[in-house]
Amino acid sequence: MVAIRQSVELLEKNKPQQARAKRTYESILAAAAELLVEVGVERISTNLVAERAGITVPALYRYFPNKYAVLNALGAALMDRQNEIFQQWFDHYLALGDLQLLLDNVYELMKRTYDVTSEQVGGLEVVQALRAVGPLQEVRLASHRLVAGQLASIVAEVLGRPVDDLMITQARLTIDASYAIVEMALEDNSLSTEMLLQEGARMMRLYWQSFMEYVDEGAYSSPTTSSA
Amino acid sequence: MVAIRQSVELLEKNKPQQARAKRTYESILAAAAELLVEVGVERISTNLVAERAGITVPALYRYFPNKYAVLNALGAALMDRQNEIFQQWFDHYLALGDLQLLLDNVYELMKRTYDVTSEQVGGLEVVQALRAVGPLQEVRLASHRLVAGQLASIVAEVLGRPVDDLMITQARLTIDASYAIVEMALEDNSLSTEMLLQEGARMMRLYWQSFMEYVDEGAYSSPTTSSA
DNA sequence: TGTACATCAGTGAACGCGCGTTCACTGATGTAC
DNA sequence: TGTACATCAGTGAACGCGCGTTCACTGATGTAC
Repeated sequence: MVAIRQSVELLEKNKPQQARAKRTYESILAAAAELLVEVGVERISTNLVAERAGITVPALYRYFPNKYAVLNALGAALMDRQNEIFQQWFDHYLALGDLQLLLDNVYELMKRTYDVTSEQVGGLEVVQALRAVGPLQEVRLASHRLVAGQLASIVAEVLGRPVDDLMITQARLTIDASYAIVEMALEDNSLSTEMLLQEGARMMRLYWQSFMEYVDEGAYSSPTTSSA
Repeated sequence: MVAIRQSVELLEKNKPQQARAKRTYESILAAAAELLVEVGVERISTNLVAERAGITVPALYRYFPNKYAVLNALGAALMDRQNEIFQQWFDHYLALGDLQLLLDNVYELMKRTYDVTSEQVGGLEVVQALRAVGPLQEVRLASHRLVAGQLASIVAEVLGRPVDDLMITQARLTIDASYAIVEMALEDNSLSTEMLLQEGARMMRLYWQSFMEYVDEGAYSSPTTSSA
C-alpha cells in the first residue's frame, strides 16, 4: 500500500515573529534553494536543509510541517515575483496605448522574467520542481491561470471578442509557451539567451498579430471542426 | 559535504537474455512507470519498484545499478518513441512536397506526440522527471537537439539559408515549444486538448510562414542589435 | 531602571522505518554429447 | 531421449545510514509594573 499523492500539508505552521526567527526562516529557504541546485528535488531532505541552514531539525519543524511546505514557500515566492513582473509590464504598456504596444515589448517581459528567475538561487530548479512534484503543481498552474486570465480579459475587451474557452486557451498558450522558452534558455547553455528570447518574443507577436489582422473576419475555424 | 550532482551511473548492467529475464526487465519498467504516477519522482525507490514488479531487490540490481538508471531507461524509451513519430511525420510530408505541406500538418504531429505520451503509463510524469532530475536532463536535451537539427538542416536547404546559430535556435524553439504545449495539454485538464493543440500548431505555422514570406528580404534584424 | 513573568525560539536525544547495496546461495534454463 | 554441465536468473538475509518526526527541555526576547 502506497501513500496517496497530493494529500500533503503545504501550509506553514508558526509564522516567525521575532527578528531572530525571521532570519532563521529566511536561512531555511536559502538553504533549500542551494540544496535544490546541489542535490536535486529527489534527494533534498529536512535534515539536509536544517544542517545547511545552521539550525537543528526541530527548529525547521517549528515553521514547516514537512519538506513540501518548504518547497511550496520557495515556489510561491518565485511565482509571486514572476506575476509581479507581468503585472508591471502589463499595466505600464496598457496605460500607454493599445495592444500593439504590448506586442512590441514582449521581449522585455520575457527578458525580465528570465532575469528574475536567473537571479534567484535555484530559480530554474524551483520551477522544475513545481512541474515535477505532484503536491506542488497547483502553485504553478494557479499562477499561470491568473496571469492568462488577465491577458484574456483585456485582449477580449480590446478586440471585441468574448472571453470564451478559445480566448482563455490562446492566452494560456501564450503564457505557458513564454515561460517554457524562458526555462529553455535557463537549461540549455549551448543556446544564446538573447537570440532565444528575441525569437520567442517574435513567435508570440506573430501569433497575436494574426488575431488583430483578421479580427471580425472569422478567419479562425473552430478547432472542433477537424480537417479530413 | 554533499554528493556531486550528475555523476550517476545510468548504464544498464546485464542485458536480459532469457524470456523470463525479459519479462522481469519489462515488469521493472512497468512498475516504475506506475509508481512514478502514484508516489512521484521524489518518493520512488528501488525497494518500491522491486516490490511492485513482484521480484526481490537484488533481481532489480541485476539489470540496473540504481533508480536513476531505471528512470533513464523509461525516459529514453519514451524519447525514442517521440523521435520516431517526428521522423515518420517529417519523412512522409517531405517526400510528398515542400515545406508548406509540413506546416499544414503540424497539428497531426502534435496530436500524435500527445497520443504516444498519453498512452504510455506515467508518460507525463516521465517527461517531467527528465526535466527535473539532474542526471536525466541530458536524455531530453539530446532528443530535442537531434530532432531540431534535422528540422534545421532541411529548412535551411529549402529556404537557401545557412544552418547557423539562428537557424538552430529557431528550430529548437519550435521543437521545445511544441513539446511544452503537449505537456501543458497533458497536465491541465481544464483545457480542451484539441483546441490547445490546434492553436499550438497554428502558432508554429505562423512562425515558420514568416520566414517563407520574407525569405531573402533580410526581414529579421539581428538579435544582438538591441532596441533602445 | 529593575525585576518578575509570559511567550517565543531553538536544542539534544531518541524512535522506528525504509533506503540503497551486497553477500553467498538456490533454482531455472539452455546445450553438448 | 537422457543426462551432465555451464550459464543465466532470482532469493533470503543482512548491513549501516539517513530519513521524518516528536519529546521534554533550555535559552532568548519582550513586557507589565
